[in-house]
Amino acid sequence: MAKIKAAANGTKQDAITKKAAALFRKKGFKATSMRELAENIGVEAPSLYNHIGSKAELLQNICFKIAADFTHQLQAIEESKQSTVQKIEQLIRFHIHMMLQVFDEVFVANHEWKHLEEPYLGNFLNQRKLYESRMVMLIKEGIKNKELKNIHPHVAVLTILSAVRGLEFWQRHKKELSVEVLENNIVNHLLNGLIK
Amino acid sequence: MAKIKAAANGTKQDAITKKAAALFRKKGFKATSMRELAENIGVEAPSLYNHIGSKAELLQNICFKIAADFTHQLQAIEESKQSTVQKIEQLIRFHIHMMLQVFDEVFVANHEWKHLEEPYLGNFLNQRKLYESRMVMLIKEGIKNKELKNIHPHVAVLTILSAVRGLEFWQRHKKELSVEVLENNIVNHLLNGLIK
DNA sequence: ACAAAAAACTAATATCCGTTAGTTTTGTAC
DNA sequence: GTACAAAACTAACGGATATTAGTTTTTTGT
Repeated sequence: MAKIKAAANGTKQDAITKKAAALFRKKGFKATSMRELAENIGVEAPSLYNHIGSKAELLQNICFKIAADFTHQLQAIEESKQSTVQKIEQLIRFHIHMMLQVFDEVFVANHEWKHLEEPYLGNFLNQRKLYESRMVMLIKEGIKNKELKNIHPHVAVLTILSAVRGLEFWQRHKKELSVEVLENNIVNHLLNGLIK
Repeated sequence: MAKIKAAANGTKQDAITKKAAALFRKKGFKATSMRELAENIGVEAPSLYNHIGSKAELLQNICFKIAADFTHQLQAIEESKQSTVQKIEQLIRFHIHMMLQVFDEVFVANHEWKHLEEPYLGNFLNQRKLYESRMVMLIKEGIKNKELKNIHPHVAVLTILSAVRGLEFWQRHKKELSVEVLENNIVNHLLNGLIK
């Protein structure tokens, strides 16, 4: 009866994936049923399969799209001509922007990846590991440059990556202060703990 | 056939809850079946119900036990005679210790609480909110004292709480460096971003 | 050794899950 | 307006889920 309405620019599959991300984020992948997703869109569950392959595929698309976005941005930053501190700052700001602009998708990639099936699970974890190690190299470069204190690079990376996730909790308090204040506070907090 | 063996000090319910925490952490609450939990213990699923009330109750016990531990420790720190910076440092170190010593339970309380049912869900979220606001007061106290920079207190709290969760990822690299180095790196990173 | 209590077992129930098959309705192009 | 394609629908399947009921085995206390 009710047709699935595709967003102005995007296929119907995109519209379903977007709604799936919102539900997977709020309730978790396993706790979200296809019937529930369908109801949220205004359609019966089997109708979804005219547009998508499977529930598992929805999760794959969400996770790998986000992983690609982060990887491409890291690539661009690595190749840019800036001081190491500036590179790290720019990367932190990118993480914050992603959290604010595609919150549901980033959240799902961060928390629901464990429900990916092989070979996607292994592939995803490899990408994560590679991303982390490229960040570690960035920190090491900063220490060598004497731009950064002699901290443990891997610990610093994990601290930064986790701290930025704090924005998950911030969704509740969004209206309390501007994005700029929020972003600058986090960047300063994390960078001041690193810089010499 | 196989009996559930209680740990040296603790009931059989405790043994089941401990194993449940490990599985809930690794696979998620919804993705962990009672049959799987039973198999892991070496017993048939219905036998579990001689010792526990329900699957939901297991999650409740895990979440509220951890919440109580954190609340009690915060209480003790608040009442102690120390500088504000020392209080914050001690609290960060407590979070790190909890992550290292009861990792499964803390992880579940952090990530699987959304599967609590009312009224437990509301109760749990209230406790979290209260905990956060008491940490905010601690930071405000430090700013008033001029021990801390004029940062945004709530942002600082969420940054700290999230950063400490970075230890979740650290479980994989545990043997690479000592707990002391790890702990001191994190504490310094977070405190140096705050202190004047 | 024997009675009582604890805790295991098997069998079964109702419910929910993702997905498929088959059919009907809706939208599109000439 | 009529044919074709897209996308909705209903009905249903096989399998997994938490949990209950009822029974048997094991442990405990004397």
